[in-house]
Amino acid sequence: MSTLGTVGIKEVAQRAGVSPGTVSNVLNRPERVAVATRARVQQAIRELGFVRNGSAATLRAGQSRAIGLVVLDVGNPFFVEVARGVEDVVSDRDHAVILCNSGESPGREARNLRVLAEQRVRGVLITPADEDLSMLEGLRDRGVAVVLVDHPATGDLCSVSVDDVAGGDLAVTHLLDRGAERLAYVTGPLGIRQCVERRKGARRALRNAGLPARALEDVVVPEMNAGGGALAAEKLLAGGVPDAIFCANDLLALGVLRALAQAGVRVPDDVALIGYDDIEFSSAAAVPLSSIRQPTYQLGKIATELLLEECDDPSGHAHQQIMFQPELVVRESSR
Amino acid sequence: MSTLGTVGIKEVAQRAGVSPGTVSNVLNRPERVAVATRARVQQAIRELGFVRNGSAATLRAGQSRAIGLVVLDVGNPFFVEVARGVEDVVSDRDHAVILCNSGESPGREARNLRVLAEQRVRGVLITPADEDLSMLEGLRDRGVAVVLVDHPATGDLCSVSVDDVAGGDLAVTHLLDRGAERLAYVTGPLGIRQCVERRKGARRALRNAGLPARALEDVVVPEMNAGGGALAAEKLLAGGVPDAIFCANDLLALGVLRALAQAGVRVPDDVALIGYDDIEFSSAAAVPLSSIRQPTYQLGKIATELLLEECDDPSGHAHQQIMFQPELVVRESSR
DNA sequence: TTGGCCTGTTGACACGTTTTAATACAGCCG
DNA sequence: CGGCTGTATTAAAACGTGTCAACAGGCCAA
Repeated sequence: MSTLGTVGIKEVAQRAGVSPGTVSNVLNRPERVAVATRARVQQAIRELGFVRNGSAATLRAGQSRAIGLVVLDVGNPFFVEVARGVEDVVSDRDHAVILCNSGESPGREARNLRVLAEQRVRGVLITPADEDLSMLEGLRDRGVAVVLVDHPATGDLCSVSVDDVAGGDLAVTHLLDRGAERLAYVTGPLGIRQCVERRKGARRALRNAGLPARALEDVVVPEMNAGGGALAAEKLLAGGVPDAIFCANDLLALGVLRALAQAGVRVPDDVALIGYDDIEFSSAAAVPLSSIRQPTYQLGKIATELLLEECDDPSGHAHQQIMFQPELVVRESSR
Repeated sequence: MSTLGTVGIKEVAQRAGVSPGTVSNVLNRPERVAVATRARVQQAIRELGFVRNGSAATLRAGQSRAIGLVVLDVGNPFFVEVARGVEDVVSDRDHAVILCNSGESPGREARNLRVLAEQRVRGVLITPADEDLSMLEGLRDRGVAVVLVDHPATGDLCSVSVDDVAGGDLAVTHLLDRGAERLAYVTGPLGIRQCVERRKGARRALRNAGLPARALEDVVVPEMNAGGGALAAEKLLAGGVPDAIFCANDLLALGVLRALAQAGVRVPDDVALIGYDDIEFSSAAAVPLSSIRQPTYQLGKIATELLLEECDDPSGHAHQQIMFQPELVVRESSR
């Protein structure tokens, strides 16, 4: 039943009357061992409650059956959906996912990557916290496959992303169509690429409409969650509320929405509001939230397929940069 | 710079002019090695870009510096908040967390536990998917510390939980106070303990109010998310909408809320609604959601402290069962 | 000077598995 | 009967680190 200490491949071998090598074969290439022997070994495994020591296996094999996924914020449903796509692909190939949270901090990201490197993961899926990709290139040079998620690569890495400039354009063009003249852009730190790109798109929309760049005021907050949104709303209420607000993600928008409601500002009558990501909760918000939808699940799925492809054939692999187009979803908050 | 292949402790040792044992000491007990030597070794490590092979370290040490966290649903903000509590404690002690998702399925839970066992994690934090704890006791007998999260233990395991019976009572008592006479309980599979306990509390509240058990209709759906809530709402709309609805968690309640709104049923005028968990999105919902609040972050934090305590002193450790009390939060949906 | 102690360092082995080359054996054909 | 093929199994050599007993050398007290 439950032996204390450690029951290894040797004990199993002895019990089944075979050599350790055969037990290993049963575990890894069952087809190479005769049916009768195989059955005997499997029974011994069951009887002794043997579980293979993954560290030893990994050590010997030189690489593990795991991949790392480093996201900016596990609390953000966007990344949870990405993770779902990743896991669905990975578990089919019976690999494991080690999920890490960088919290948008390059320091924590670096720590996470070090752990993943120590674990000798086969590959890493990552949404980088800043533009410095040197550590990732270091990983790749060390033989760890890397795919950027929600971040376009420049050519020597694979990437799967969504056109954030187009998304920003889509959002602001919509707000302008609706008659807005004074706009605000609520965003996280401008070290985050998505924030910058979406702003770029927003400004492009402004230009196309013949409006000056100053028609769009930036409101930068340190964290891209509901708390950050509330903070941004405070700032806006203090400085005079604009016609329309574009938030760099839905969590910010939900925070803004709640804070505005508490202050008696009506959405969309007094101010139009649009978010980004189209997370599930947006449609159930106090005022259903307009948003920019991204193929989130697909992002995780495709990225993982690319990663595993690179793992399986590291030499004959051409890096690909895949970019999806986002989609405008109009709801009550900007009607 | 970036050597291909593998740079190990030996190369570092050679470069620094010391023995491999000394390098290992620098890594694990820096205080035992002279400052000058230590500096030389650390420089060699930097120059060669050495990263320690975690598998080898784990193999030799017999256990890793990681703990496993198995939750019912990573998509549920409740568990995300628990995970945050876990990670905050764990990263202070520079351990790592391996986050696994059972999706409420005992099968996936078993697979996850097997992977964790193979990885030789020091301990496991788990919200079990069913009442069969035999596999967990097996783990514990094998020397892996186990703490139950959001699930009370019977005595031979540690656990940190919240009084779900009290929570169910709180919710339904509130609905009854508000004048409800025909109630519905929207819940996930009754294999899940939380669902059963909360119903038990709900029925207790009914009894205390002198009402028959049939005043509370069970609506069971397969998944405890917004989709499940929508499904439940369909059933309710078909069978006649009650006065008040108690949902086993907030995701269900949000799903119910949205579906009712689409069908033209007003909350709280036509029907009162209350959820469970008090996730962040509940207060920002179309109709701000009443809910039962739990000390979610604390749950993760305390559970992890218990776990690490058990890891550090396995023999002189007395198992504890800690139970928190939940709290009623009244918002618009049941006013 | 000798003996003892403390601090730093070393060398060799062990951890549990995978893998490879070698071995045993049966069956088949010439 | 001998050589050959193919299958099933084995023995032994790694993989990269941690540990621990042993050892070197400097210092102080006797």
